[in-house]
Amino acid sequence: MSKNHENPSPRHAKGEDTRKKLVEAALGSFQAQGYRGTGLSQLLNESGFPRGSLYFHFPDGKEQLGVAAMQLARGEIGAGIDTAFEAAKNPTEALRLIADGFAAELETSGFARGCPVTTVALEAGDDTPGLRDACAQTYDDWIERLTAHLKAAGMGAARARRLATFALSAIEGALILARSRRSTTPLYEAVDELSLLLKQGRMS
Amino acid sequence: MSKNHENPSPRHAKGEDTRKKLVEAALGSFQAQGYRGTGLSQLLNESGFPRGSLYFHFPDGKEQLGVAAMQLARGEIGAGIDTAFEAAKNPTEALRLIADGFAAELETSGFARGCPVTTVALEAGDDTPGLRDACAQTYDDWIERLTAHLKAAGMGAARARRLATFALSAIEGALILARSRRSTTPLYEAVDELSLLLKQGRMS
DNA sequence: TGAAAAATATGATGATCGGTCTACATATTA
DNA sequence: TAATATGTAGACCGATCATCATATTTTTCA
Repeated sequence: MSKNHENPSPRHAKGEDTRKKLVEAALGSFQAQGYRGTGLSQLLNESGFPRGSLYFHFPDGKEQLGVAAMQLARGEIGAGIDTAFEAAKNPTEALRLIADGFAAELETSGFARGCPVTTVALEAGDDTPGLRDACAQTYDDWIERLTAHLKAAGMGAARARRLATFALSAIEGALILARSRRSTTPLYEAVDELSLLLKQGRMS
Repeated sequence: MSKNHENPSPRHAKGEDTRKKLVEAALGSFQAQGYRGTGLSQLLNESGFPRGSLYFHFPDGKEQLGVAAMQLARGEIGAGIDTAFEAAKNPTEALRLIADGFAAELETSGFARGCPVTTVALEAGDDTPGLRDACAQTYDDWIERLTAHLKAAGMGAARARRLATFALSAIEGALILARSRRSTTPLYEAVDELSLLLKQGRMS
């Protein structure tokens, strides 16, 4: 429980900075090696911070760090979704832009980094309820954004939500196959199939 | 170099039996808690075998056990796919039967057990290459079976393979969302959307 | 049958690494 | 200066996977 510095001014200097770097390092490692596959020691070695700093910023330990990492991913990829839909002429093109982002991540990492949330979500069980919830909220947020964009493109509310959920399913699944097979093909094929569904609703 | 035990002659009663129980216990725990989330001690407690027995049957340790578990999953779910397509009148119905199987698994486990392979696949990196390969082969096997069934239903070869890959992507992704959200809805919605795609190819 | 050989079972042991915690040092700010 | 925020270092205990020497069972075949 940190004090309420009444002024959330752009100050927030040193402390927030190391916290941020810690979370970024955590997200990167979790994405590539999973939550349990990433040791705190490794994280601290990579980021150069001492052990105690972590427990100052995250008194509840690893799980709290994991939650923060998921929230970071939620914001980053959420922003990516918004950007894609703003830059694209239609939903199909937006999905392709989103796939481009994931494909780049896969390729530059030798197919080690897929969706940062999925990797963690499947490891989060009853022993880490906070982490599990953070992952669920992240998925919900992304679906929400996708739904909003599809509605903005003229799709009915119910259909938009359904397709948004399905699109996320398909892309998440394709990311897994792509990683496993070391090829971005499943990802782009998934987008192609999704675009057929969009066309079917007269909304290429 | 260990002896070549490759030959599963129908005799080998005792030995093969404990080996089998070990693999089954492993698959169950990996499915619910992941590969790294499952300790060997826990596995041995549950199955009642002593530590040494494990290392007799799996001299290469945990990873070898993981590979065997993935092969078991490949066979079990692969058979489920075949059974579904044999029992169903058309591919759409077959997909629904497959979804029923996963849904039952999810619900009876309190949404702890999704796809046993995906959970492990995302944890398998360069440090466990054998495990990673076993997962990849499993996905390939399932896609192969799906492709064969779609072709048998009259679909062109290229389209069949594409749709098979996409169907697996969508279902795997939906399983993740279903688990995260503690609802089988995403799974059945995914099947519905897939059936639209099948219809589009005049092949409900 | 019976004894040698192979297969299998057993649990104590060790080296390593995991996350957590505590005590102290320094920096920042009031 | 005093008080708080942050950085630093390392000890702790438990859990992890792997190894080994030794029992026990099963198979082989003279």
